[in-house]
Amino acid sequence: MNYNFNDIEKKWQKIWEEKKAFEAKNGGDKEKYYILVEFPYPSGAGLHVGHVRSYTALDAIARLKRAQGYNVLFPIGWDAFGAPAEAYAIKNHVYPADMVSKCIDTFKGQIKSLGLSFDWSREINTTDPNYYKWTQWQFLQFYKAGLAYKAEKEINWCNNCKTGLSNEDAAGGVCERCGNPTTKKLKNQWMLKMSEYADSLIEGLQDTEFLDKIKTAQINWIGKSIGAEVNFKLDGLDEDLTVFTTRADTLFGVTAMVISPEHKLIEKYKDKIKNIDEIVEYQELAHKKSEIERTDATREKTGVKIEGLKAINPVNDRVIDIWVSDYVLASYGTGAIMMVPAHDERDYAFARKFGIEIIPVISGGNIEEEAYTGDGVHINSEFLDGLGKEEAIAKMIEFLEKNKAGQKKVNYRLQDWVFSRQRFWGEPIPMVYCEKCGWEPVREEDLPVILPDVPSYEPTDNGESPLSTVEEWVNTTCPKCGGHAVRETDTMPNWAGSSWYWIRYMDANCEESIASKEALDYWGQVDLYNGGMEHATRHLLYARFWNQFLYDQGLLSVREPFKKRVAHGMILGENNEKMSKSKGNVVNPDDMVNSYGADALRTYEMFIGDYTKDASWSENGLKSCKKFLDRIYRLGEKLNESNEYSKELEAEIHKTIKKVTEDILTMNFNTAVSALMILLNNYDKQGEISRKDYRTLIQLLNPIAPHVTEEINEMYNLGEALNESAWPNWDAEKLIDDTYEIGVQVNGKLRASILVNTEDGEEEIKEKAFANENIKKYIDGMEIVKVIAIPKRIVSIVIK
RNA sequence: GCCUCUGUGGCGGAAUUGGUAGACGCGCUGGACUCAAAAUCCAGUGGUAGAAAUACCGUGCCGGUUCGAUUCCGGCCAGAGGCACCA
Repeated sequence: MNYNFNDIEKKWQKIWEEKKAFEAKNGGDKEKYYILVEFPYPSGAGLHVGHVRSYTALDAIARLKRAQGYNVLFPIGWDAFGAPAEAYAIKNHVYPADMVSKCIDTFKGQIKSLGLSFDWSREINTTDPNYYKWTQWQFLQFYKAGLAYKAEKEINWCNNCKTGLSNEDAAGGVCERCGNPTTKKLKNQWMLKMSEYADSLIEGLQDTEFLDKIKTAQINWIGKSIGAEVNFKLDGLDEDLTVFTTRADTLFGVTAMVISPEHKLIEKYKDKIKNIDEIVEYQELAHKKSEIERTDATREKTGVKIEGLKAINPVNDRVIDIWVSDYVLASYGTGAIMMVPAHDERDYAFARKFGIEIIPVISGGNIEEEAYTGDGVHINSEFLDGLGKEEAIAKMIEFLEKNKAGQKKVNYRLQDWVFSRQRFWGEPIPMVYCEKCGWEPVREEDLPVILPDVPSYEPTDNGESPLSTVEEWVNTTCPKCGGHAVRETDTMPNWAGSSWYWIRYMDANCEESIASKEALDYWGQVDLYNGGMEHATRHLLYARFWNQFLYDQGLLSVREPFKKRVAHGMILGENNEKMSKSKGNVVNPDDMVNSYGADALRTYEMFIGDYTKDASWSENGLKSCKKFLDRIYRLGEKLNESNEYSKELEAEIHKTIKKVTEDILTMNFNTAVSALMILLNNYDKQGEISRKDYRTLIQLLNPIAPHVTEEINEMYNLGEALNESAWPNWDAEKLIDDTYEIGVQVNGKLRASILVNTEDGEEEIKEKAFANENIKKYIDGMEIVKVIAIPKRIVSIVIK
């Protein structure tokens, strides 16, 4: 018996589309459930089998939840600003939007061929002016709340992409777009005050069910550290040099100060610095280095002593030297440190190299050999002598605050979000500059600021956005005074559109606001959000920040956007390596759908292994899943007329309903498929099966293989369409078998397996165990020390 | 260096309030059907010994707790990911 799976799949996809079967309603009696997959970047490469894995997984949950009576929102859209479309435009001299729309068509066709139950009425596209109008509008809200500001700042710069980058986009000192090392560049940038939300972003994690590793990654990225700021007076000047330290207790061990090459003190007192030429030379050298070179901890320390400036230690009035070194980062703390070589490895290395005094203030270790960073009793520290680390820190901060020489201070690694990009393919930042009024926001009624076409999409060498060349677009009038003004020509980062897209899905076609209040209140929060681990400290942090801001503005009813975040593992090539064109191990989902069908592909990707772990592709594995579906299809030949469960199968069926339901909802898809295979094996052993046996099996399989199951259901007229039917229930009483096998151990080794009755107590089980021939052999003539019998688990006999 | 996590057959992987390790599938071997092949079906399949019953070994390594440890504890080793000259 053969069937044409391609025809069947197309048939059901058409039926679902015509019936608008998966469109969610904003409101109603049903409980809501919002399932989100990260919207894809519609690149020219087309859909990846990795997309199929996560989309199918969440689709299975969506279908099951609908059958359980939930109002499920499961939307999809396109994150289409950013590098790939722009790179294509530069190469081929075409407007990126044309390319994007072609790619979207391809993706859409591929996604539809998989039978995913997305609500297409809510499809969005970040490059659509109707969408980015609201991205721009939200930027204006940040601006009005004082959280968007323009500042001249040392930022990460990619020389290859010719654009500034946020810290998140330059993690590890490499450009996230092209992978080249980044350098620092002083630039006037729009910034979002994400640092103001540092604590809130840590605390908010408590209200989420993110994986621990995601929470940890975010907490590490935010990098909260509690310490103190200490003010060192500059000798003979009315000026403080302020440092941040987590070890205020070591202040008596300070033997020098170190400032970063970018520190503003250098410029301010350049006339007083006798060796200014040498310092400037060092600054220039540091500037040329890439971020990776500069932050390489194994590199030998370099630095220059500033001649002409000295600092005074507030605890003992000692006059000490000030050095410049690039091991001190401008971006962290105050860009300056107090040097305690006895108790800090980096300071120790620096002091050793330049012959700076080393004063131990904590006993322990051997300062002849290395800095002692451990805890111990304080020495050489006057009022701290005899105290341990924590007490000494508290006492020192008390002293500093009393003497106005410093205070307790919390510092974060998290910086404000650099929000300007000098690239063409992004949302224009809706700000204009007027000579008279300064920076003014575009009036909300004038949004969207449409991205114009440009003669050249290439980034420019002068660090300006390509938009700056479009004079008729750049020149405009000031919204405040009506005079001449110029538009901001930088664009937003490609994370902007994805920082609120789940909100837009709630009411995708709303024209009055980002989404109606009713829709926002109804859907509230995403219940389940799936995406890759690579977004743990970028998209996920930006999105949470953005949501918290909108909540604080009274626009949203929930502070945290995502209740639960899960991450899927990668699908590797058949050779166990990451799929890539150069390795020639890329599997095209279209080919798989054509050869084996969407249902087989979906089933295989659910069966391939632990959903959260990487798995290697195997076409044989896919074939076996096709075989599994064929066997399910052929079961129809065994159908009898009964509408009750077959007695021989009933217990097994109830067990399987329970297992499959729980496994899909807890994302153990591989064992759900396995349970269905076991059930099928049982069906196959029967001479005939009932209509109800069959119907339940295909219902359970339907979330994973929706087409063939609907087809079988219709062909044998087993009941109403599966996507409109209620999920089957299991009966807890039917789960219990009359008898079961239990293992018998003698001195911890398994010696037999015996059949006992379910209602047998300890005594009956023991009796049966002792009656077993093999057990008799072992215990014959031995002293029985102890017998443990636990029904449903084990019998354990200890002999001597 | 610090923080997370992982380690089970030839392969993907099951099984943890501690209770018969290897479910399910791939691959492989043998068989049935066929002129033959494909497809399908049946049987076997952790290692060693044995015709078999069965015995010994076996969940990265070394110890510990326990009647019993893949699971809990201590110490290693290997791999993956995150952070890292962050004061």
